[in-house]
Amino acid sequence: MENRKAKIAVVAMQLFIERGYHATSTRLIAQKAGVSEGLIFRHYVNKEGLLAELMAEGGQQMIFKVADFLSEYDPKFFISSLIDFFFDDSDELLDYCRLKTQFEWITTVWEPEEWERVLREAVERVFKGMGYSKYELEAGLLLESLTGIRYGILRGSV
Amino acid sequence: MENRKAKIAVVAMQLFIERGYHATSTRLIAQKAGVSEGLIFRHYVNKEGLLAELMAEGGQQMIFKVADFLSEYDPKFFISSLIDFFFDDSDELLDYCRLKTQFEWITTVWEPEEWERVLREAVERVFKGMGYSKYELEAGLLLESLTGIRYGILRGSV
DNA sequence: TATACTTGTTAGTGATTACTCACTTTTATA
DNA sequence: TATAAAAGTGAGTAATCACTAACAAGTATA
Repeated sequence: MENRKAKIAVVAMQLFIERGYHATSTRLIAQKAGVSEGLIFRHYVNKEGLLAELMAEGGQQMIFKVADFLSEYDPKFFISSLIDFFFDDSDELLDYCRLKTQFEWITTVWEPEEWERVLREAVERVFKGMGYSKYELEAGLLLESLTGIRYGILRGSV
Repeated sequence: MENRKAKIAVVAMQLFIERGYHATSTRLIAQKAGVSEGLIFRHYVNKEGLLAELMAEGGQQMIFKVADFLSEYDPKFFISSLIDFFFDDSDELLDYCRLKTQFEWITTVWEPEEWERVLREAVERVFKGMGYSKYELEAGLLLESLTGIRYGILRGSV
């Protein structure tokens, strides 16, 4: 097997989603990936670093997807693109979203990712441009609704 | 402090929500509850048993709330009550729902609670009684939408 | 080929985990 | 009041945790 670091990443992502981050041991990741446990710490500073890289990579891809329609000023096209963005995820990004959501329900620390902040600002800007006075509220409601529907998709029930 | 079992339950629920079930040690629960660690296992068979009792108690309260409008045959009143049920939770049940949702995003095992099955059947029955041919789909969509909105409430964003 | 760097393994490390056991204290009942 | 059960403690258990160090093997470049 070539590129064992990628193999570790894929297996870790799968196990984190299936069992949860804290319930997944580095030993199990190594076993399922067919590598030694030490190799994980050769490629990643620690377990949290492995998680961070998985999240960072997913977040980066999300930024790319958001960038496609971010500077769009036509409200109709923007919102249409926004809905597509929420509904039309690739499999890899679905996994990222699942893992992200898993952590959103652990309420100790919770701060939005860059792509989320950027997206919210853009939606607020469009609503403001459409003449809404409560554009922050409107933007929030739209994003919450779409997030809820995405939850259904991620859980396979929609 | 009287009724230390209840104290353990309250503290455990709070910590499970804040930090996640697997990241919360029985030692920490005991410390925060002001009891010895051994007492947890005097009152609960094990850590999973503590979790199970928390979930069972919440589930029981949910059944009570569902029972209030379960046998209602007037569709308008039923759906109105259903929406109230989703929106008007007491604080204690909000915590139960938060913890439940936390586990729904760990995908190893996932089976609906009794109150969820009962509720779904009732909604399907009402939609069927209203003459919908795809009543199962309609019921599912309504429940998913309401669940999504509840997510927003639970996370404090709606 | 010699050298240096990356990739990989193995056997361990101390710390932490859920949980137990022997024991004491409190509470209820006869 | 005497007795038994329940409630509570604290020290200790084996197992598992994330992680490390010493070392071997592969690989690229001079």
